[in-house]
Amino acid sequence: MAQGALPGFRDFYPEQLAERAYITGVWREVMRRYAFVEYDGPPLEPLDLYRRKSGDELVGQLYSFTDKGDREVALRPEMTPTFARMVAAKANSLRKPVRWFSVPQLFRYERQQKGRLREHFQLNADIVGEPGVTADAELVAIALDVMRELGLAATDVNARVSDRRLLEALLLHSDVSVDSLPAVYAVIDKRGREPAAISREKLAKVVSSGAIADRVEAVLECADVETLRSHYGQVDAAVVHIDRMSDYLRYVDALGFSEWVRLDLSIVRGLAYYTGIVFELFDTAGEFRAICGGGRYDTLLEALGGVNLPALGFGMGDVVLGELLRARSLVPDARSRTDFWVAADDDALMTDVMSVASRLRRRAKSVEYALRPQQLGRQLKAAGSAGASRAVLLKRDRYPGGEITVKDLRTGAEQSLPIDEFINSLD
RNA sequence: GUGACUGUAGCUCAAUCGGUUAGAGCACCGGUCUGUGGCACCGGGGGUUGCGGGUUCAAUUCCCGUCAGUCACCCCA
Repeated sequence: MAQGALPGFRDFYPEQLAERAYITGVWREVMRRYAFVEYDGPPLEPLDLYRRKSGDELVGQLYSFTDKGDREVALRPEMTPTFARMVAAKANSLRKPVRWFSVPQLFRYERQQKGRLREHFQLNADIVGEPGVTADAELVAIALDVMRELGLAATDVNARVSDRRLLEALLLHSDVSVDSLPAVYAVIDKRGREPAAISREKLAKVVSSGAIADRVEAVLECADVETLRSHYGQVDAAVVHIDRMSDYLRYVDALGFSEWVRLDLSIVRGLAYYTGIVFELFDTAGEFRAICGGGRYDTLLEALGGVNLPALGFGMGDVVLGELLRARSLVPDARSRTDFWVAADDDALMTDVMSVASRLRRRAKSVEYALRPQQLGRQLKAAGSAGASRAVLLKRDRYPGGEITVKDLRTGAEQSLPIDEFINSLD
């Protein structure tokens, strides 16, 4: 067997590329509706760009190597550091808020599994310069609008939203110690991916008290703002965060996505740079990995680029999304859109076939014809399997008089008319 | 990086207990068809059974290694 693509990398045959182009096309269309502009950066970056943000622990998962100039480099694993650098470099001259998006191909070095390869395409959308929660609502609306545009409904996909600050306030109110917070987050993050009893056990161990674990479970079970208010409305440290969540959900409602959004305080995004409202998109059947994740990272631009600007964004990959769309039969048929197949019933008409094809192409039509002389029957067969919608037939006893026959390959209907009239009838 | 399972034609699969020249459908190409496609019939190309080694008179079949795929763990940008 011939050498295939490297492990975790994909060959995109026309059928697969059509699916990818469909998804990225929807991404770009939705971003246009939200008045975002597209940017891009280098696929290869200095390794240090990622070391600074995440420390050495993540370096093991980077697709990194030493180049011929002895530079330590990495294929970009995410877009945010590049984005932060680009924004920081021109921060003063950019109109705020910055609304930019990108569709980079990203890389990681680890063993592939379902929904995770070594390479994928990801929609990145970021807003910079707006601290208000309206921006958070705008951001999640974008992600959900992509879902809707792809043919998915609120019954297929949900956004689960949380706020680290709110969760922290409620955990501290539940007598979780500050020191144990990171461990508690780790257990919470795992919840749902393992049996409830095991999570409960781990939780009790981490907070070193069954009573506290019960209180933490109670916090996590709050699924709407009303419940939060009735249970924790008197907690001073939490009120401001509950109010903010309440505003956020009102704005999401105004943007038309309230039924897609669920409050879920157990959403703890992996990397620690999120500072505010965070969200993840999941299929409601729980069949796939997270489709999309994002949130507010107000301090990251300062850490990476040295400018103090609030920011938020999300990433949405093509791999899980493609799996979901295929499972729901929502990938449009990728048949070629050949408009015309030109055929003749005489080999001597070869140059006439070519010149008719040329005239059609000048009218912006997609045109194919048999590159070698063939029987008319075979030409029509080829036209059918190419997916052409119509055939233009040149007949040896009619074409010299300027007449052609247009055949609809779906209905079989034919119409004969002068070639010039036909060409002029096209847009 | 760790573990489990799986590798036969482009795809989906078959091949008795280890036994002759590894088969079929689909797809592709051609013929019937000096002239209007999809149908039908006939034919053709295509295989180092992932790769390497071992056991055996004999390996697609049994054993070991390796590579790849799938799934899970780790981790999640």
